[in-house]
Amino acid sequence: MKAAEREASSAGAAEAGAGAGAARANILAAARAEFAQKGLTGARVNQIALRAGVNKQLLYYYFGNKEQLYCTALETVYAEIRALERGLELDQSPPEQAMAGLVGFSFDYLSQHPDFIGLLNHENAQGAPHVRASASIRAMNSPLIERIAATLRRGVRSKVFRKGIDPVELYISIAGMSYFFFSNRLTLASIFARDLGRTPAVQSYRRHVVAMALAGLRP
Amino acid sequence: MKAAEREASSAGAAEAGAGAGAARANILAAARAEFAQKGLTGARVNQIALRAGVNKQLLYYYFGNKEQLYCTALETVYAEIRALERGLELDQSPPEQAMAGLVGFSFDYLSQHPDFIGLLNHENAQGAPHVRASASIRAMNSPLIERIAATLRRGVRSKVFRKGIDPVELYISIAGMSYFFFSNRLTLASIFARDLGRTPAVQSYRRHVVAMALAGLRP
Amino acid sequence: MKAAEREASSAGAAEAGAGAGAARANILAAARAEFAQKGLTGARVNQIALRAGVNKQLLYYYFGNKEQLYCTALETVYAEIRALERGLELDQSPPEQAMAGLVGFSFDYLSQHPDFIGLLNHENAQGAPHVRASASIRAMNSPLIERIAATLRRGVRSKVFRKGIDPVELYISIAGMSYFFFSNRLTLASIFARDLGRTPAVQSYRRHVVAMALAGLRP
Amino acid sequence: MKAAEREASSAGAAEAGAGAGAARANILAAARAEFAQKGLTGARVNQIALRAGVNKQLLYYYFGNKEQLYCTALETVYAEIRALERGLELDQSPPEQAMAGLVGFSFDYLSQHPDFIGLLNHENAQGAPHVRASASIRAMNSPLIERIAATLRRGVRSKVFRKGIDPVELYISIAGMSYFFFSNRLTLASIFARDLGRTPAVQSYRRHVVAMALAGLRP
DNA sequence: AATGAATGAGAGTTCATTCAT
DNA sequence: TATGAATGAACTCTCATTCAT
Repeated sequence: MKAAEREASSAGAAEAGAGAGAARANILAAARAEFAQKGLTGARVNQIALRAGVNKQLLYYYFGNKEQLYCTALETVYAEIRALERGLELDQSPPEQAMAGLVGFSFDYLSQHPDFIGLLNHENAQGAPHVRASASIRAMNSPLIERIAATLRRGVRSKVFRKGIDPVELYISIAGMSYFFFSNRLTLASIFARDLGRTPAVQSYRRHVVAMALAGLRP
Repeated sequence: MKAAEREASSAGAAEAGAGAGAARANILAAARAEFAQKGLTGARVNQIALRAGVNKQLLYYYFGNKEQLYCTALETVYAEIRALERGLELDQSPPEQAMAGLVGFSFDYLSQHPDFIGLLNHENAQGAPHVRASASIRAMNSPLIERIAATLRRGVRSKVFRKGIDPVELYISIAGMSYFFFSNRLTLASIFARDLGRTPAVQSYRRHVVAMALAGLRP
Repeated sequence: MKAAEREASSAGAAEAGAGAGAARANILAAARAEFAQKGLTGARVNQIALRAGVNKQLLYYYFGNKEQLYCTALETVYAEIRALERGLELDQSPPEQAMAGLVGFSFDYLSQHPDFIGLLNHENAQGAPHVRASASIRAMNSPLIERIAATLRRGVRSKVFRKGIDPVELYISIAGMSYFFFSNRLTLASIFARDLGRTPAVQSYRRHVVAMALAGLRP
Repeated sequence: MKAAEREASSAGAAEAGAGAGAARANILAAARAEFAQKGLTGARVNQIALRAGVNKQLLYYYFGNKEQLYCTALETVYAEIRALERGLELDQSPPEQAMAGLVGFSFDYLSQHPDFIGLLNHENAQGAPHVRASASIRAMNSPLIERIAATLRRGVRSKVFRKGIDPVELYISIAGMSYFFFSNRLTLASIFARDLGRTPAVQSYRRHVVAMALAGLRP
């Protein structure tokens, strides 16, 4: 049984902690944190093993090598956000509320998942080679775009949104307002000499983002 | 004469491509490109020397070590954008046009300076330690915030902008829409299966960003 | 029951390819091939298990460790050639024919048993520590020397061979002409730009060797 | 300057010992000994550095990696024997003396250069991949074959040699008698319970080989 | 008789940096 | 101002072997 097979065979057993399959799950969790902080090359295999509380060589036993472990971690975080996105039901509320919900969800998710931001940051910084190479990530295409498009149509029909907005561009601009805040928080805080990490600052910016997005859609 | 002094003494001579001080300027330019692509730890001192066409040792002669070279590169790109920002004259035009100009400037600058994005991305990905440590970068605080605040006040007075908008938050949201597009372009393109690098796609998104920002400010 | 005992207890069952003891025989055959190609240190325990189609652990169960497995393989190939040598009946034919038969046998055996050459090559390359340490191999001393001596005496008596030839030296020179051809075939072929693997080339060299040996014995 | 260039540039400076280029020459000498004893995979980079009295990393500086160092060592020993072969002047003496000189030279060279045998043994044991890949070794084709052919023709003309002997086959059989003795000396000594390393044993076998070769050529 | 999980020791290689000139 | 030689520390990965069932 090769590393690749082992990886597949226990894909569903990632419940972590203790018991059968615990070691593998612990490694993956440790890898995620380490890679998010330091990127693929900056991360240390030793450190991951240490965090996971296992022997270093077990990483190789389960994941083959550092890069494959990185890819698995990357695919895992994408799978998680896609699963949550799938749960969003934008068509249950009026267009404006639906859109406010979407913006808030996006903001809150990034706020609560610094690992996701860290991984994406590093991945983009080096040209996104692994995301582009991963068939699995490409296959998990976001369900959001269609739903955003439908919501936009509903809003245009009821005259609360202006016409001609491209759903992908809208998604990027909405996500960008939140992503930039969290990903660049430390440089921004330093430059503006303002602590952007305290809860009030975060909540205030959240309101700003929602307000900008909704006002930006108006006719 | 120590490395630090040498660095200062030829600070003004970085514009050269040949002649006295050419080597130093070449190293700095090479470093900027290399660090932007691969970050502080991913960059290779050898590679920088190669790109600059000089002996590796010279790099230590001029900049002390890898990290100081990195800091110098970082400070250089910040100095450049601050210089341009200083040239922006928002108070010459009506509030809406001024704001449109600002959004466009921000978008265009990022579009034309991928090295700036690369450096910031890597820097933020690792927790922005160098930006935070650099007195020089902190000192070059952006003149923009005050001007944005003034423009907002003018707009509120003339009833074209709504009240209660924080200039720092506005700056972050505006910059974020552009930054995210360029910094995450490759993952986004892969996920949405849409080429975001072609000129029409960039121009279209530029219009979207300007429109969102202006509409977002309306009362 | 320790590994050593298990080894002894199933020593006679190595002929099987399936059924009881099949696993052990398969491992031994796989080991022989792997060690012949790569030597003791170059061989991979994993690879042997793979070739044998068994779990890696089984190999330790049956043979104790890699080195003992190697020794067993080495002793096996020696046992095989000794068994065949025992069958050679040099005293049935006239001295010259007997000697021609011996040279041909030696040549043909090496031609058909590349594994034997491979194992010996690696073993000698590292100083023959295992052959020297193996009581079993030393005990299986070749019956050939006595028979060569007898044949030489017969030939001298009948004046077809010259006097004063040492049987061990004769054996070494005869074996050497064949052994070198097969063991160094690839370097020789490369250097002389001549394919020494084709059947005609092998047959031609066989005739040459027999001719040289017989002529070399003449008075 | 890359490792490859450094290798070329100091190719002639292998005088070893101390002074400029000493380190490189020491490494090469140490590598030769280590590789001859243990082969490419069995050799330890650490051990080579230790034997050479230099820092381990200097190997990489000068030779790129372990395998390239191995190839250089291999090419060096081939260059040495080719240089000596070039000095052999077979056409100055009567055919039989010339041939005796050749056999003796071949025997003595192998006797005095165990490293050459060790390297060849290991190389052949793994399928001679490096000799076959080395353009440089293939280019240094032996001058011997032509001279052997000429000597054979002279001998046939003066009726001291029989007709129809192929010079390449003759070379292989002559070299084989000597090579096998030295390369397999330890297994042979063990099996025949006779010390083949003492000077008298070596000298005796030398006489045997010369006698066999000369007698073998007679009509 | 057979297996999956886990480990310790050590290998080759990379890399920033310093020495000496 | 510029360079070739040399080094120590660290890193990823491999491999034989053992544990537990």
